[in-house]
Amino acid sequence: MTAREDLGAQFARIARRLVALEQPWLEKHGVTMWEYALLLRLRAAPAATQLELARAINYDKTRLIALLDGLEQRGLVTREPAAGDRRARTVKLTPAGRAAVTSTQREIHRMEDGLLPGEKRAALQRLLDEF
Amino acid sequence: MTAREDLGAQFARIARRLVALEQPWLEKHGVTMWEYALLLRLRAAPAATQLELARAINYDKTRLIALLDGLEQRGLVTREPAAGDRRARTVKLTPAGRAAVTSTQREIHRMEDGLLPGEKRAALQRLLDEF
DNA sequence: TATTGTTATACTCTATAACTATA
DNA sequence: TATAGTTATAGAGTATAACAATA
Repeated sequence: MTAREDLGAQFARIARRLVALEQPWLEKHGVTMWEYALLLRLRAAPAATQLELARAINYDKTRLIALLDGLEQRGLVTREPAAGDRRARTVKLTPAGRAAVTSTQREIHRMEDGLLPGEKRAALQRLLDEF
Repeated sequence: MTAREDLGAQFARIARRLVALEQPWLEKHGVTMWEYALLLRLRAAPAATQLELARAINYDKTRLIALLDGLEQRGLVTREPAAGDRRARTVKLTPAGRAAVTSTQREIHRMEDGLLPGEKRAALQRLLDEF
């Protein structure tokens, strides 16, 4: 019998490898992993508040400020005063932001398709959705 | 069609969750994740040099010192002058170290078995071994 | 009194450089 | 000249505390 590897270790090892493979594409498009995660989340839906956005991507609200500052300066997201609450600010993707995240993801998906056949990948992801 | 999640993000998310589930058991046994990874590696085989050990668990050689200091003080590992090279030191598990890693892993495996049936887990791990 | 966004601060983790003793 | 172990230092990443504006 071969030694049973811990699930956490196995998943972490594979995740590290996949993230490393994504890295060159993120760099090519000039975004960090956290920025990419944030843009992906905003593409799904605008964030009513920054706090909600921070929670959604599992990021610290105080670190989110600098992240948003950078993305806003580069014209990828906008911060607007929220409708009902003057303390809060809605965060939205700009057209440029939407284009950036979409083209980045397209290349990352292409990279993944080179790793394993599309059918196998889809089956694996369906299986992992149970978690 | 549902949005296709990036593989890296999916694996990282699951890995984070699994590591969080391991955490209470590691704390109960008084070891950090890195210490646990190191002990697991030593149980498989003693390390001829500290450098080899650092590389094996993907850890920085300069940080390894403090990790080994702690484990040695607690009597879980030993550092002995290497046979052929007076610069190097072999690192071995003590009986206490072996007992610690084994009992820790037993509980972690039990936790995993509560997550999903043994057969499914084994099948999943065989599938992931392709990576 | 609590919450949103923000800044400042402290802390942890990780990487780099340099030293010593050997080879 | 290069390598194993080590120490000190710097840097990135992360968490904590506190503040102003608003609820």
